[in-house]
Amino acid sequence: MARATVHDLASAAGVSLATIDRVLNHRGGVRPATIEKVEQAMAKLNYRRDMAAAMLAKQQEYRFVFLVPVGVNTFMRNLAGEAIRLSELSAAERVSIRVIEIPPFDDDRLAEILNGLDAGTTSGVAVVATENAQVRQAIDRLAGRGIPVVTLVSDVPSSRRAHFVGIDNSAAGRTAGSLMGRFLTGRKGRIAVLAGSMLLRDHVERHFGFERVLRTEYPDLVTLPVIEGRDNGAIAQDLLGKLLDQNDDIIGLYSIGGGNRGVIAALKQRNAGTRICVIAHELTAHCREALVDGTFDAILNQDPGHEARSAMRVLRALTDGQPIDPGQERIRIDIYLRDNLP
Amino acid sequence: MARATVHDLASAAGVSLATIDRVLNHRGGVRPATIEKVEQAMAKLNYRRDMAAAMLAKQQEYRFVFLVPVGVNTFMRNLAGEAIRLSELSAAERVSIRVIEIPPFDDDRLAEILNGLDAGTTSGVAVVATENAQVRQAIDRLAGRGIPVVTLVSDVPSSRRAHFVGIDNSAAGRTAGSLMGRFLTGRKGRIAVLAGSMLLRDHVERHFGFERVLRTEYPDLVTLPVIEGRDNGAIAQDLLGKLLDQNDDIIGLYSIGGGNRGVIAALKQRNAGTRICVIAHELTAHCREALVDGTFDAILNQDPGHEARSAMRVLRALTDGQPIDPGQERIRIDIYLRDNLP
DNA sequence: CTGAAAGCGCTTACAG
DNA sequence: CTGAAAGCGCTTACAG
Repeated sequence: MARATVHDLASAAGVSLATIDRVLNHRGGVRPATIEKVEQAMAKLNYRRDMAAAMLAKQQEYRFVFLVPVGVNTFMRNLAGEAIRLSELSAAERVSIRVIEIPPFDDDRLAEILNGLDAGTTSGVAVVATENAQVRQAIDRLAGRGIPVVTLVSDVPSSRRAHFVGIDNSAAGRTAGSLMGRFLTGRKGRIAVLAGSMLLRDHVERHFGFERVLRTEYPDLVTLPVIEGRDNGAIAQDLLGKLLDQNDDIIGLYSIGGGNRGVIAALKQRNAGTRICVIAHELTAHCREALVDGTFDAILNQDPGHEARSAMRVLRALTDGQPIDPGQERIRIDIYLRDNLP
Repeated sequence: MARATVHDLASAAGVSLATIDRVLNHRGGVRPATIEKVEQAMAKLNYRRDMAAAMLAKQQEYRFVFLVPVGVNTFMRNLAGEAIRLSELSAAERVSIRVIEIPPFDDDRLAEILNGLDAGTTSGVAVVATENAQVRQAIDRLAGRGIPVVTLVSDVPSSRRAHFVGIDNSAAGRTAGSLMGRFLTGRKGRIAVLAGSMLLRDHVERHFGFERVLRTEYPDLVTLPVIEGRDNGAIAQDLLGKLLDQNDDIIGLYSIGGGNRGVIAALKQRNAGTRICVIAHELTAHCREALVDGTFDAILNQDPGHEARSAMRVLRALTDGQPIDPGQERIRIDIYLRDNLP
């Protein structure tokens, strides 16, 4: 027996297709008694709606916008690239993704772009957001107009965003702390910490998790005050270089954000790559190379391809009022050693 | 301008819908000149086929079979569970998944079931296979009948399976070796290795990778001969217990396969959980608990949910002759410490 | 509050 | 080798 269709429902309930559709989609304007009849027919025939047919009939189109701060940051570049690739792949499923590159560290511009989005042609927004009053307000305004917003990579929990697509950043920091502690078993010394900016929630959370583990579990490892390289290789190289020159007891480095090309250069200049235990984030091409040649000891990663796909699936579910599969949408903290590189 | 449809193509090329469909689906029986015209129209109008509409018209149904050896092995249970869950979720997309539980370590029965599959109602098969002549032959026979087969968790590379859904097991073994080596920095001693069976390719590969790293990079750590617990808690507990009692210089354990409830019991009985560095596979409920309480030091995991979904996507792509996205289908070797548990 | 009819973008016998 | 027409399972004006 083939699966039941709306026609089967209609004849079983003794009503027309239009009425079936009304109760299926909760459009209202149907007598309770009629609703009852239809629901009984649904249960009896074990009716399950064919989504593809519904999409086709509705001429449904998803128009999503992805906002990514693409400067010199390779990870963000990769993320934008994955979103563009996804947009091509999912054209056959009637979803279009417009990727807008925004200047990094420019809250005003970000808020402006969010506010300028056309509600008529935008069915959902994914944004690598910053924690800023105007940005939050812009997110809330979109949500108010019924446009679902998901935050990507860095969350804005106080906003009305519907979902966060990214890793648990304090867990990532704790993981970095544990690896550092275990890799430096039996040694005593100071640990340098380089972030992009302590105004970015994801960086702050990673730092918090890292500190917490080191202080409570590895008291022989003492962290230095965070230096901020603005996710920029040149600045990072300069700041880290000075720090290394001033402190000869540094045995570990946690690189929280971007600018790792500068980190690698600073370490190599001083032949410090193997002496110092380095844990960094994001498996970009240069980080990968540093892991292979022994300059880096571990890399924590979030998969930009998975994040782009997850953001799309979540936005689609949100627009359709469908449920989200938490297991599928959880973004893992990938740990890479030299041995499990993809 | 809305996207082009088959109607637009037909009028642009001056042919009928049927002809458009013939060239779109390479059905043959069309004059080269006509094909040419249609292809030009496709290029000019930037035509992209609407998959949902095609599915609907074709009344396409995917009927997949998943074969999973479910005995006492929790990971396999979880995998079967994920496949069942997936089957419910994807009913709306017209894919049905029949999960067949097979007795573990029974090659004859597995081959028999594979051979008994009805080619008429089976559009694809995912199987946790063993490396056995009859099993391989059964896989090859299915492939010969045009039914795509993917291997799950453990590969049979010499067969005609179309794809392998699982982790790189030698890389997993190397990862275990590196973690063990680094966690035991500065210490000397023997390392126990417990597998399920050295007749299982995935276990052999993990062992190989592990040995390789230890011998070449950590010569102070010497592995003992592998003991085989048949993925069974009781047997594992017994064998490992004896080994621990006979060797008081064991400082590490690599648990390659299942039966970790027995491993945990053997360690706890001897108060050896914290003294011995333990690395195990698969984040099942009891392994998770052992990680949290410090009995285990790291867990390598493959995500059964991801594997089930990946197998389904790959089988679907294979049936449709669509391309596979390697980035999306690569199964990661997840490393879990206490800190990045989901 | 309810229904008849047309249409979404494809595919599929069937006829020529 | 090619085409006209019907149909897949839904939704949507429109009419009543």
